Amino acid sequence: MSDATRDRLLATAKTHFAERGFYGASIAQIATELGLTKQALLYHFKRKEDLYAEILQAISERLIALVHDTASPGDPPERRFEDMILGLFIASREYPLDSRIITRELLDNQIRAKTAKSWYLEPFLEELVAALQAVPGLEKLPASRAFCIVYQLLGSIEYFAISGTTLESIYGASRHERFRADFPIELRHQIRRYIDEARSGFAGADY
Amino acid sequence: MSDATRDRLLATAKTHFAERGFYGASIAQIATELGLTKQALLYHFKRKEDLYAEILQAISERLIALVHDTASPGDPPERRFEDMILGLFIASREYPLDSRIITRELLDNQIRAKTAKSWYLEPFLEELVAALQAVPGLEKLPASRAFCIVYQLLGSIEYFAISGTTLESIYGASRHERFRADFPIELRHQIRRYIDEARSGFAGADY
DNA sequence: TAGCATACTTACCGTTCGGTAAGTGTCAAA
DNA sequence: TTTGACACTTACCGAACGGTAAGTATGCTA
Repeated sequence: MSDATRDRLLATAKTHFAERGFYGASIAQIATELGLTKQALLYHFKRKEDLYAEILQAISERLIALVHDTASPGDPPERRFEDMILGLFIASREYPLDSRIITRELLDNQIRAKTAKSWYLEPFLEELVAALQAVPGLEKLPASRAFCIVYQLLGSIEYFAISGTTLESIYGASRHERFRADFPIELRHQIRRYIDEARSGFAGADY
Repeated sequence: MSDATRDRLLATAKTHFAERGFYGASIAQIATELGLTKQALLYHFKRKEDLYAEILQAISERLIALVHDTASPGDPPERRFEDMILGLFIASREYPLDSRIITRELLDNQIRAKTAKSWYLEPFLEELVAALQAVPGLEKLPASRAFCIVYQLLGSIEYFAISGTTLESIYGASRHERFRADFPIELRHQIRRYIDEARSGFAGADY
């Protein structure tokens, strides 16, 4: 199988898994959309589970690469952290299907954990927590507090990303577009405020 | 059907829908867990869809009641808003299944929208946006900015709520417990930062 | 005691699911 | 010219799905 066709199969499969979930998606439907039979798909990926695992794997790698690459090494830590978070937001717009799959995986984890190999959110989260703790004034921020901040920002981004269709149906396309424009502004304010507090010592005294 | 048995059926069904999603859950399995046959369930709720709709309906009503009731009418608006958001967090711990179902519904909306009636997130969101805009100094905060703040807080809460099993498997029960303790502390800080920032920055040319 | 609603059960329907087995056509290398 | 890997297809399989139809035990009401 050439890389091109492989990418094509994975891309189509991804849309199905993202929209319907692992159990809701069927390999027969994916194959039909690709102009193939179900068995042709099973020839390339022995089991449905394997096909899905490859998609998850690619997403994990992209996430880790993202937090690794978006921030410039020369920038001050607070700028680096901000770039990482805003990079996540931009990526969530660029790869909306990935956000859906990640969230579905969080939800299905309990059931699927038996059969599927657990996946690789940890290094990604660790990187973000470390980036926050690298900010001057936050060196001694407890790991659990740093984690909460990171996860709150991440949750804001991902939850908004998966809400696209619902918000559009409630508020209409144009107002949803304004939300999407304003969202990173509020996100940036939140990050900067946090770092300012840390600098001025408020946060430190509070802990 | 008595209210008690009705509640019992809905409660068991809810766990299945929350853990496996609408398509992943099967009425036969739900019935078996209840000690009934599939047809007994279908006797009380004509279709699987109807059973699910009742669960969604109850969740919607609880959410709206929550934002209505948690904040004390006499308190200042900023306190009321803070109480609402923290009330949501507490509720997300008390009813973790509801968070799962809400998030699943956001994800499945695109597919299910054809068959299912759309549901009632809007009044709940409107109430929160109005509560934020009632804060002194934020009366003229644009609705779309207020919405972003509300949705970021909501996303933080719900995303954390559905991540329980995953976080526990990554970090272990004890560290997860610390996250759960620290989370509302950071959440409260986050709320106050949003309000402070909106107040001080709103007049600025930044917007 | 007859009638009737309630709360089920058993039996069955057609469809779809993931997955296996075996066959077919193509095409490049030996 | 044969071999054999590759990329499929057709033909199945058993299991599970949601849903319908028809029958049955129970218990209240007229």
